[in-house]
Amino acid sequence: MQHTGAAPRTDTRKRVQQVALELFAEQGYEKTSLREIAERLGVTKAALYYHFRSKEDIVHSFTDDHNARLDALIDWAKNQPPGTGTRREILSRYVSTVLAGADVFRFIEQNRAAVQSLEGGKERFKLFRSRLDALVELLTGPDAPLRDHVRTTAALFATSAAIHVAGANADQDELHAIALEIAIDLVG
Amino acid sequence: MQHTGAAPRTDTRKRVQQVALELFAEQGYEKTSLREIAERLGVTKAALYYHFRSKEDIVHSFTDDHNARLDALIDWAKNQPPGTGTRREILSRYVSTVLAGADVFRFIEQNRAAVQSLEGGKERFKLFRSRLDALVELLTGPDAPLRDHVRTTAALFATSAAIHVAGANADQDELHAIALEIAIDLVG
DNA sequence: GTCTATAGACGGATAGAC
DNA sequence: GTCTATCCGTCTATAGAC
Repeated sequence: MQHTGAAPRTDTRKRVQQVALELFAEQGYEKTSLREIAERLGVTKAALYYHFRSKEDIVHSFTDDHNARLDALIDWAKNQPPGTGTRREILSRYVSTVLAGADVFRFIEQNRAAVQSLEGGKERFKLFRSRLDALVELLTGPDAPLRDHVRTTAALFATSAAIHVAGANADQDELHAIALEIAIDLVG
Repeated sequence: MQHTGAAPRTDTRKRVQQVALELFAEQGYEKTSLREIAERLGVTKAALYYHFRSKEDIVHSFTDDHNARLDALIDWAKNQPPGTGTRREILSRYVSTVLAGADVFRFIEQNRAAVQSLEGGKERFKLFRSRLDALVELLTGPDAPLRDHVRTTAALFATSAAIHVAGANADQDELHAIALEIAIDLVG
């Protein structure tokens, strides 16, 4: 019941995303050409253009989700009553969100300038920096002193540290616990 | 006693470095062309090639110092007796070193993938990541548990947070105090 | 859905005059 | 020390056959 010839390869789109994410994080977005991605997949550049309209479009295909989750978290946080409990819940959700998209997050951190140029040019999204600053603002309240801003930013950076240290194999729950503990240590 | 005509412009090399550092950090290394740098300075591309052998050479002209300082810190740290006092001294020197080269540091963070490609290709330096990991190793000791690695990495990231939050105007001493306080909170 | 072929633009780098 | 002019490579993206 099996036909001869090459398989239909209906999952090419996802394979492109996987390879692109890997190469972009490793070598950088600009330095990675579509030719290189195509070669690694055993297809041609033109094939990529069947699945994606442009190189930027590949990036958006895996950053859209991640950005939407962060925006949802920010919106949710805005409508919560201030207090220690809320603050810890925000931190916990932030850690979970970032860890869940660790691959995408790694890519963004390795290519901050490039990603900001993409998103900034089209005004399609708030910048990565704006999102982080928005969360810091919500966690500290307005007119907080410099020390609070830095400590809260460092609290969020703790998840970056966890991703930086962890290999692909690490236990998500353990990383969550470690990152959250640090964050709470810093924002009190 | 003043002559007519254009000034000799003997400081072009430094002006190139300033503009390049600014544009690289803002738009990204790859996206910034030599044409753009030259235009902003009111000279031509060819003029840049009198002062620098290549685009990469411009980068090295301001990362060499910064990397050398970090390597010196690592070497010094290797020869210190272990203990709380040494650990805090390492952290303090790290914060000072990074804050002193904040502009360069910002550039590196905005272009991690691009910078690693440059340095990795020539094996001229240890990678940025290697340097950070080396310091973490010295601060935690060998075979430390995951939690210690993450906390120590987060301690070093605190300086990144300080730079991220601070504008160009911020008080260096205040930032130093804040970043060091966080680092000590995390490594105990 | 994938291919070949190519357009069209732009980048880094060099040669040589002034 | 800066200029004009140009070479050559690579890249993104498209047209059109299969």
